[in-house]
Amino acid sequence: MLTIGQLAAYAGVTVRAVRHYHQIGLLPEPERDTSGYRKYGAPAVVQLIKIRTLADAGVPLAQVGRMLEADPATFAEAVERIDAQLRDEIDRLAASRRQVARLTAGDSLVLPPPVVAYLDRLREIGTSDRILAGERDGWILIAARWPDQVLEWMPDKMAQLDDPRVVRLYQLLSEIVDADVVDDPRVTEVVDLMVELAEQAEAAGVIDVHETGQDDDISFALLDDLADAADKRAERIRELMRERGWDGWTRTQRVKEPPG
Amino acid sequence: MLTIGQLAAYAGVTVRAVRHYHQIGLLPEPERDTSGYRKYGAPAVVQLIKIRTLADAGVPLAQVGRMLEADPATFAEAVERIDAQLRDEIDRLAASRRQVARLTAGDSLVLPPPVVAYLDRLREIGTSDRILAGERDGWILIAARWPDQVLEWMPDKMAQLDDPRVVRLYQLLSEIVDADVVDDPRVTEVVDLMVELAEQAEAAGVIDVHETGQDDDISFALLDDLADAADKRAERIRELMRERGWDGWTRTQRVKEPPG
DNA sequence: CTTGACCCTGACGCTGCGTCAACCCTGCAT
DNA sequence: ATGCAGGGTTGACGCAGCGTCAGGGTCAAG
Repeated sequence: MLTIGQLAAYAGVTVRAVRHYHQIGLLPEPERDTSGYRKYGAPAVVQLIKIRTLADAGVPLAQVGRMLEADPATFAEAVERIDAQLRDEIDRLAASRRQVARLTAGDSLVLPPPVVAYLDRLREIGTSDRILAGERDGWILIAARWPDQVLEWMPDKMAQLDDPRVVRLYQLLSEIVDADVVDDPRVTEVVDLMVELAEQAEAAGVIDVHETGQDDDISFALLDDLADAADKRAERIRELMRERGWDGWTRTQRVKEPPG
Repeated sequence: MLTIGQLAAYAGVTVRAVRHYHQIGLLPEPERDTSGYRKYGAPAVVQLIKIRTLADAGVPLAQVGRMLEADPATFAEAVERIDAQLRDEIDRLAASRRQVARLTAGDSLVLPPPVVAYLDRLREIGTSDRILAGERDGWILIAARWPDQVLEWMPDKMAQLDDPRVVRLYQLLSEIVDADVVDDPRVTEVVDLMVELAEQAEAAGVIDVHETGQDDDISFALLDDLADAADKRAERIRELMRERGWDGWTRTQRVKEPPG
């Protein structure tokens, strides 16, 4: 006769596990000796080994009981099911690993490589870390909303950085946030530049709208909100822009006529 | 400003998940509107997307917070750890699958192929299902205790079945259990056979002990117990065997002189 | 007689939410 | 004004498979 500890040792499991199997009815409660100790016979050992064999094979305990009583056909069917579940789980984890492999650097965390390249380019032209962080967050939102289109947009965005005025714009913005003074005179220059660029884009018929519909208004609002939340000078610039007839950080467009 | 539902939809998660992230402090609780509704800005969306990206990559939520604040070196280190854990988990599951693949039939459940072959052989010579079930359980115990040695023992065991007396023994035992009468006269014949075989083995110097030590006494006791538990005629046979000077079902040996 | 190694039951903890329950708010159609 | 659908709020239990206390009692040996 075995105590619970001996039984567990024989089958290579913990005492707690054996008690757990009792609780869920997988292993019948054995007789007790005078002092209340459980005492097990050989059949319990066999049963426990069977249980562990199935459990080690990845069978959920809830199904182990049924499987041990099943006829060969039902058994085979259950094995099939379990195997399919294991396959799925392995696939899921493998996908996770591929994801993890892409997390080597901070930037590539949530962003596709072309966007990371764009951010790197921004850094090269002297953009400050705070502006970069803001840009990164913005692109995170964009990549979440238009995961496919964003890849098409990147060549255009990248090309814009070849325009010295755009470079100047980012440098000005960097200086402004880094200086951190209340009424920075360079704000005016920024607004001039932005208006100039917007007007040129309008003339060329490219309003940075690409293929987004009205469903996306909320997304653009979020992007603008993001900029405003990042730095209060952003709000000031938007105000000045509105006075000049333009609205929106991300999707700059003509201010709609106020109704009435 | 977004409600919790809009936020969740934007990031592709459930409302419940968002609230969970609040609870565990992964996502800061936002402002409330006059009626107590949470209202979120763009930064929350970004944060939520970052969280999901790491979580989807298999990072435990408990580590996500730290990782999002970590410097690149610490981050890379953490990524390494996560990847190792994922590898382990995948290996575990793959091993499970290999196990599951071996579970096609009931017999091979816990037993290595040579033992299954032996059981098949037993069935062929006309052994009854109940005896077979007992044998199977016995071999389960043996395979659990001596997983390596059992493979060495099988050729001998298999060869024993070429002896007509052994075949006769199993057939007699089968008839006895199937008949299920109290004082089956065939029991005598069984005992005669067993004694004959034991004496022959003794003469040949092979006492079926192989390389087991005294630590294994408990295992043999279990095996004998298993037989006794399976059928009460087993006990009767053991008694008769003891009268003839032999003890033990599995490791038959001379009865030790009673002390005193 | 003490000590250490077991045994007992009962209960909480872990992961990442799903799923009620019971109630309040909002916006639209009637 | 009313009703209703479809949001939102907190609180709490449930899941798998045990690990891990807590607070006892028991056994074998020195």
